[in-house]
Amino acid sequence: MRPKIKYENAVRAQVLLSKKVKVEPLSLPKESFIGGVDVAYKKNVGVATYVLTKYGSKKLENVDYATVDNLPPYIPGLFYLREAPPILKVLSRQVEKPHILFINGHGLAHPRKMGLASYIGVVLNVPTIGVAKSLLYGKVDRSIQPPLIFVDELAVGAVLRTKGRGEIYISIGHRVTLDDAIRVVSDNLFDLALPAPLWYADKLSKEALASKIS
DNA sequence: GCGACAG
DNA sequence: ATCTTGTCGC
Repeated sequence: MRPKIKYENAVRAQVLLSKKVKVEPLSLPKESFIGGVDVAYKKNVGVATYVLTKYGSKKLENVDYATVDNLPPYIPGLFYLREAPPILKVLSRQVEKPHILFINGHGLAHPRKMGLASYIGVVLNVPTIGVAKSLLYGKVDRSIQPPLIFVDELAVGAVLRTKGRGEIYISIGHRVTLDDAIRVVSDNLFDLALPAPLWYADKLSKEALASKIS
């Protein structure tokens, strides 16, 4: 049994970790690889899928999976308690870190500036960008193009248009600037509803879950 | 107290 | 996220 975590302690951990987030320019090699992770669930069992694509390509380069049992329930603002364990497990299996990692969820667009994307970035010291399908926290200024997400008077994210689902909400995770986040996501969106690595991770997670557990 | 609330 | 029929549109 996983020990029960008190809400207050989980929040305190976020406040402490949020001070470790770095917002700095991202430097990518000419040939760089982007990682994407997503988790599909069946009750409290989560299957995390990690995929790699080459920057600017929607070709699938590599895939790996990890399953974690006894996950705690989803609580808005504390998504990391449920989703980080399977993500950290599948990433721990990788020999090489990606140059940039896309995470399903928010980064700094969070009540404590510590969404799942920032959490994973800080814990693994890897550049991350949060990509979500809806807004959790922050104010959107739609008089700008693209619309920007503000938290505490600071622009931490943006709203990007996609083909399928309409809009996605991206935000700084760790070790990237907002301009980096907008550019890297845009360069890997193609005609998909999510940037390529996350589009694959989302699809493959559900397939893996369906074939493993039924 | 009331409403909002990533996946 | 997941559950889950019929229905609207290209």
